[in-house]
Amino acid sequence: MARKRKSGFSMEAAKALLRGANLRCTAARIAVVQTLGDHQTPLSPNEVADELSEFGFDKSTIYRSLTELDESGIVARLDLGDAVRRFELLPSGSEGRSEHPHFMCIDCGKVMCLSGFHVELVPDNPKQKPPGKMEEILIKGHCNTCR
Amino acid sequence: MARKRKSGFSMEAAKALLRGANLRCTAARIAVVQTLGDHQTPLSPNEVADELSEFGFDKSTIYRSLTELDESGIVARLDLGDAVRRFELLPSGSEGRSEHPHFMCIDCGKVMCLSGFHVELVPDNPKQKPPGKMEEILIKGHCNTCR
DNA sequence: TCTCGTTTGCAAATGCATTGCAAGTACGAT
DNA sequence: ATCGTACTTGCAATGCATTTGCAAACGAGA
Repeated sequence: MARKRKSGFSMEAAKALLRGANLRCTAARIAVVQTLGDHQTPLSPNEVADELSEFGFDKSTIYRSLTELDESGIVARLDLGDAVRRFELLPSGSEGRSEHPHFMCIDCGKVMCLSGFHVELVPDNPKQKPPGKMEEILIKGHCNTCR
Repeated sequence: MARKRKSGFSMEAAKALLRGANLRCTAARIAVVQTLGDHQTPLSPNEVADELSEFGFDKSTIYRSLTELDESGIVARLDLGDAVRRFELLPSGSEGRSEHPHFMCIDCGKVMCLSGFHVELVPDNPKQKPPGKMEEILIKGHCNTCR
């Protein structure tokens, strides 16, 4: 690796995550983990690639890294419906799924993590059974600045 | 039009919807409206095209029709995150947005309309402000048959 | 029926994501 | 510290959903 990434997320922490998942510590994977760790919103593969553009990683490498990290439960993959995938680093201990709901603004496209909120699915008629086990919740709407 | 579509959704009703939106009543658009009207789950452009394959409409025509119907508020477009768009016919009066939440099974991919349910976003701490005005809600999880 | 603006089919193009393969690299064994 | 091998990467080609340009076909008011 020619240059070093400036990151609030330490390289050692990134390596530890990778080793814990039995993934080799390569420059690309470490950089991807650090990039995700430096953001509090989910990032798309393109956004990750842009942040790391100075290193010249191939885009397919970024895609592969993100996919592997997702499969290892280190990051969660969010499909927010705009044909772009986003990934966020998970806190250790979470079972591979993002535990908070997400909000996406229809107007500006910004994605927010709704940490500190939970969602209740309320039947209008008490007899109605829920459709299954909820795992991931996405809310779309107009954010407070776009409203 | 060479053949006629067998549909529970009458051609007259479809035409009325189109006229009300100032869209010309073409064979393709009528067929698309009827197809959506015959299903209680949202359909992807491919599913619509498959149902109408015997008529030979071009896929781009289906896409264009669906887009126009969406823009006119006759149907709602759902972005459920699997890179496939889905469309559902809206009940008259709804303001161009689907009014019920949707549930998508992570395992089998099936999409269900949660008519008769509403969603409450509950802050864990009463001081927290909601992120914006909710317009569309998608829940992913394991459906009752896949669980 | 005629006319004109709208719509369609076709083919090519776009954009995100995936894949095959040869060259390069990490890391446990030596 | 070095080696060997399995894992990774870059590159180019491919896949899939969707979009677009354009000429031909069509709907609907005059």
